[in-house]
Amino acid sequence: MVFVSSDPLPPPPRLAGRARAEDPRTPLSRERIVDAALAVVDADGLDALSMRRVAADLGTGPASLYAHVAGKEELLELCIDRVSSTLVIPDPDPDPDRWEEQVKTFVRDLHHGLLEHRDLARASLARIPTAPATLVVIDRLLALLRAGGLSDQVVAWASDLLPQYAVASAYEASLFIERMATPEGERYMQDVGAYFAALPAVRFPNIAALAGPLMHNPTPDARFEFGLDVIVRGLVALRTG
Amino acid sequence: MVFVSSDPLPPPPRLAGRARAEDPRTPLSRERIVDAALAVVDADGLDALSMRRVAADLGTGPASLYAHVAGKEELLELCIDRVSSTLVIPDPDPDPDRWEEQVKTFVRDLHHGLLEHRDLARASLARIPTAPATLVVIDRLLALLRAGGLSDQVVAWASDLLPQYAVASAYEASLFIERMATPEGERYMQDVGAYFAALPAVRFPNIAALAGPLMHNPTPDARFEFGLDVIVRGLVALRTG
DNA sequence: ACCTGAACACCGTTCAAGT
DNA sequence: ACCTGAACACCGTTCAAGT
Repeated sequence: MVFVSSDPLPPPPRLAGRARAEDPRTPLSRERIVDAALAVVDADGLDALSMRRVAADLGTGPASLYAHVAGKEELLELCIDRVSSTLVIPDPDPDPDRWEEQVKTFVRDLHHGLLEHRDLARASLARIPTAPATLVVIDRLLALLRAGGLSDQVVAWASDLLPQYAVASAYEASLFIERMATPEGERYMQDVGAYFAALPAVRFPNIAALAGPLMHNPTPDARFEFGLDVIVRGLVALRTG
Repeated sequence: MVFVSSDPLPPPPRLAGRARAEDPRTPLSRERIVDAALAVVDADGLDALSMRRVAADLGTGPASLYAHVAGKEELLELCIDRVSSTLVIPDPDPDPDRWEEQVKTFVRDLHHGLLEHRDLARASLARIPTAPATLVVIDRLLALLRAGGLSDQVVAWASDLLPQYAVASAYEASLFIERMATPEGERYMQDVGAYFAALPAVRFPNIAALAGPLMHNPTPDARFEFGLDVIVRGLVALRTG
């Protein structure tokens, strides 16, 4: 590889940390816009995601995005679909004997896949999935659920309930993680613990009595795993055969 | 009742519909600010809730609110707590024989209490409850759960899981209701149904096979009731005694 | 067809100044 | 102590104008 004077210069070194404004000559595309949007979320969280910020990171103005994307709503949907497309969902060759563990693994993967992108899960709440990669995830989940001896109606509603749980938990977990990441946040969580412990037992006898278990987080995933276990056990209880 | 010329005039008649700017002489207070905020949410939804809008409805400027409320975050927390305080939670005299139905009634009341305020539930997601009325709700839930033969740890985590489900479902239900309320929204929901029905069965065999059950909503609460049943059955499965 | 500058109608929050 | 006007640093989206 040789450089001649007419070659474009290689990109200059730059401080990491903040997103670089990309070469404005490479044309915009949905792909690049979604890349930039996810980079913003990964770097600074969902609240930092704005059309103006994405445009600036791409070295252009906000109006330019609207040639490729209908608006912020569609951009969020595209981000979710991109994340769905990265989920490795092994076609699990549904095995009735290992059904419960297979369902749990599926929901866990969803949960953790979302958690890789901070609080992006918030944008996934209450969205009807219509984008292709997301539909693939649902279809695979349905395939798995159908191997569990459940009625079609239970399978259908369970394919709503389980992702709802994965998403809501990922959102809550992301806020928890975010808080624990900063010194003030860690302080705040300790204060909350102390606050609950100090609550007047006359007015809140049960909170006072259970302050320990209420605050207990043996592992970061313990609460998530508990709810997942409850839901899967409940589904098993609805088996017809 | 007689009017003399020095009496302040009674408030002039006005078009309903939009919130009136209240008498600026009656002093601001947290109470009145929360009243106004909830009125905005009830009238136009959570997205319409802004400090500026609340201030305008109270006949003042946005800066005035900050003497009574730390910021928008605190205002949202106060709104949630206000809603919690309106929930009628009959101390249910926990009865192990009717435990499952009592738990369901409790979670249903939470769900529907939130639904009375549009998509306010969104603001309740991922918030650690510390305000008094919300803590009362949790304490009562704990009391009820403790009558079910569950370990303290299961009781504690269930008191997270059940409200999480009530809140997430209320948020999703509110969006569904909101959409069905407008003609375009109703149209959109029909289009989604048609879209799923028309999905290529080769790529999405299970969605295609279950299009009927997936779209089936016999009553507005059917999905919520399904999930509630699943979770309560799962908790029953965790009974020690 | 794709991109842009400028504008419109908004945000939450701060702060010096008033009463 | 409580309130305010004005400002700061942002938003999403539109639209006429450019290439």
